[in-house]
Amino acid sequence: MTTLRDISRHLGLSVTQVSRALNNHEDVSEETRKRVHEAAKELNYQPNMIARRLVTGRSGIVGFVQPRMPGPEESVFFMHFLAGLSAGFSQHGRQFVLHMADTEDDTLDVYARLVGTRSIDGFVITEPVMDDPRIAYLRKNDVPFVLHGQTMDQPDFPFFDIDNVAVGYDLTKHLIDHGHRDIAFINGIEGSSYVHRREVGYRRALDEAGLPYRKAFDRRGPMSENTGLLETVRMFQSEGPKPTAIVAVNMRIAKGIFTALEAVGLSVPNDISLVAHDDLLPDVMPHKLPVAVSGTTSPIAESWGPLADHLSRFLDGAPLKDVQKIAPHTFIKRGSVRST
Amino acid sequence: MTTLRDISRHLGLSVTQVSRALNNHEDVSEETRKRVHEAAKELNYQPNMIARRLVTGRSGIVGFVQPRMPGPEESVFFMHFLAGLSAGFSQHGRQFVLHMADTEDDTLDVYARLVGTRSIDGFVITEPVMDDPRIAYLRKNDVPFVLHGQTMDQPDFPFFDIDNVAVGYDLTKHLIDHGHRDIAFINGIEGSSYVHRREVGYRRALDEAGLPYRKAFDRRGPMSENTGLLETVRMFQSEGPKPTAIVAVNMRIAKGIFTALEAVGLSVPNDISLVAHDDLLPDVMPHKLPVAVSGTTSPIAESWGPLADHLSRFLDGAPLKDVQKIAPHTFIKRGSVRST
DNA sequence: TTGTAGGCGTTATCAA
DNA sequence: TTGATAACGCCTACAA
Repeated sequence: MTTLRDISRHLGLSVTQVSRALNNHEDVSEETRKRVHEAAKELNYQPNMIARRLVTGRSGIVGFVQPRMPGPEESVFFMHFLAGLSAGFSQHGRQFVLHMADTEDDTLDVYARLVGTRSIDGFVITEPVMDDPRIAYLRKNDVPFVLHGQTMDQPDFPFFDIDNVAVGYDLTKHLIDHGHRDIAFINGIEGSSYVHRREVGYRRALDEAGLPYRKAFDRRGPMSENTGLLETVRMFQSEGPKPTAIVAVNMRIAKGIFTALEAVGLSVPNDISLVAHDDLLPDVMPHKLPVAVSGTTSPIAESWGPLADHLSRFLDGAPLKDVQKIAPHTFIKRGSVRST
Repeated sequence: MTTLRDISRHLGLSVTQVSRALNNHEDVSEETRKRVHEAAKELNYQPNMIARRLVTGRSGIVGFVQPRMPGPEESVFFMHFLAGLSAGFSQHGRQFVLHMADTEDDTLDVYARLVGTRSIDGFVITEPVMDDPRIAYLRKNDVPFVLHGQTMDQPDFPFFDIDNVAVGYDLTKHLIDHGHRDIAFINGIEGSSYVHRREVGYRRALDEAGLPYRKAFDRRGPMSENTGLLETVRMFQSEGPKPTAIVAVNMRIAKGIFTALEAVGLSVPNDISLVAHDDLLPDVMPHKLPVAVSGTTSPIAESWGPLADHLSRFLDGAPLKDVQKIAPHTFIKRGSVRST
């Protein structure tokens, strides 16, 4: 309950000077600064954030709006996501708020309310879709946000991402370099930005090698084991040409592919080569699959810190270029690819 | 960006009157009230929460401090918990904040900071232990909170709970009524308030029936399948008397008990009777176990709404008795108990 | 029924 | 280096 006023009276200084001293302004004598800090400690002073915010016009709160309840298989990941952002922002002295919207439809209303009441200074946006309406809304209203992902070539907002075009390209190119010409691609559901970008990389690699793009080899589904299983079975049970290699955009899908291949009597890497991208999620690890899977790697858990950092610093006035970053990924060879 | 001032100028009224009209005070003419509301809508007015908070001394934010990262098996439950509270509080126009503490040790510091900076109006506390330090701190500092559970007989704060003494009693009594005299009790880890209360109920039922309390039948462990498995095996592999019936304090433990009994060649209910409390969590359902398990039932998911409601209304000045509630539980007979 | 005045605690501006 | 003053937007006496 101690206020600046209490300290000022205690020391016979003006409130102004106390404020300046505590905020370590330049124009305060060293002695005063010291006395004030000591008094503050002694009186157990803690600034009233609400008052500070009224002056600065900022709430000190950043948030994430979750449009729906995460599914059971997502929830461990989501917890880590929350914990990572929470920790990241608290390092910057900000509070991170999770807001769960009730239905998918009114998500934008939630943003509008939080923005309108000046409750929240900025947002974290993840899993953008093409022409994401959240991004359009926030940009139009000049509300700061940081994006996990990329949706345009010259973003005018903070973001953090990996180079998903390169991921798609590298995975495909690795197979091409090992002589494969019939390469299937099992991707996430259309609409997501990163799904699109990985697809772009896949097609670019095919193009550069002069290989045809075949619709039948370009498969989609949710990022689950089931998708890998289902799409693989479909490919091998349908008429027409069969792939000699498969690109999976994540390890869950890769795991499903193994199950399917076993069912149709094919093995990795003898009959089919396989590469996949690894987010380094603990649920499916590439070396615990029947055959250790080669592929690109980038720990998604290392995104939370930079995301919090980028948004925080942007709110503090950092220039755009300092808060936009594409993190590198690596390619790890294991045993799932065979030359033809 | 519209403020009360804008509306007041727009209508030629005083800021005061506009404020009163918008807050539906009694002493405003119906016509003024209407005009003001219309103008507010037209100008898209939304109150600046920060300013309001400075006046009222309240932040409008309530929070939950999570002392550690929830384990993988807890995370689905935790998501529902967050979603439930989030939805519950937003119905009351409050923001619900999740705060993850980095280490268990500094949890109280997190509270102190949030309280000291007046960032948070009140807290949700769950899983209290005996003489919970969080409760002691918040009570000492007159910080409102709602407790999921009970720690004392005459709480002077809002809470919501089920009658865990009765749960322990009902489960045990059911077995006694079916002629069992050697009843084991597999409980959670000592320290938790509800673990203690269920134990009290167990012993009370034994007492009333004139049955001895046997240390060897009173087993503890985390609320997991593993506990049920481990403690059951231990009981049946040790010297001394064996129980004819077991009380499990939740369905996970019950599931583990089934596994153990199968391993030692006993079956439910022929060799052993079994009852358990069911929180109605989706992970282990009583009718999906090898034998449908009889026992007490109370959907824990129906706690989140009342918890949010109790804290909100308490913050709004509701009398204590309106925000303290013990929810009823039911007893459902299935097929896991046999008379002796 | 309405308006005036004061204050919540902090920071920024300007003058001393 | 310091202090007085105003302002942020709202709400609640008190007065008219």
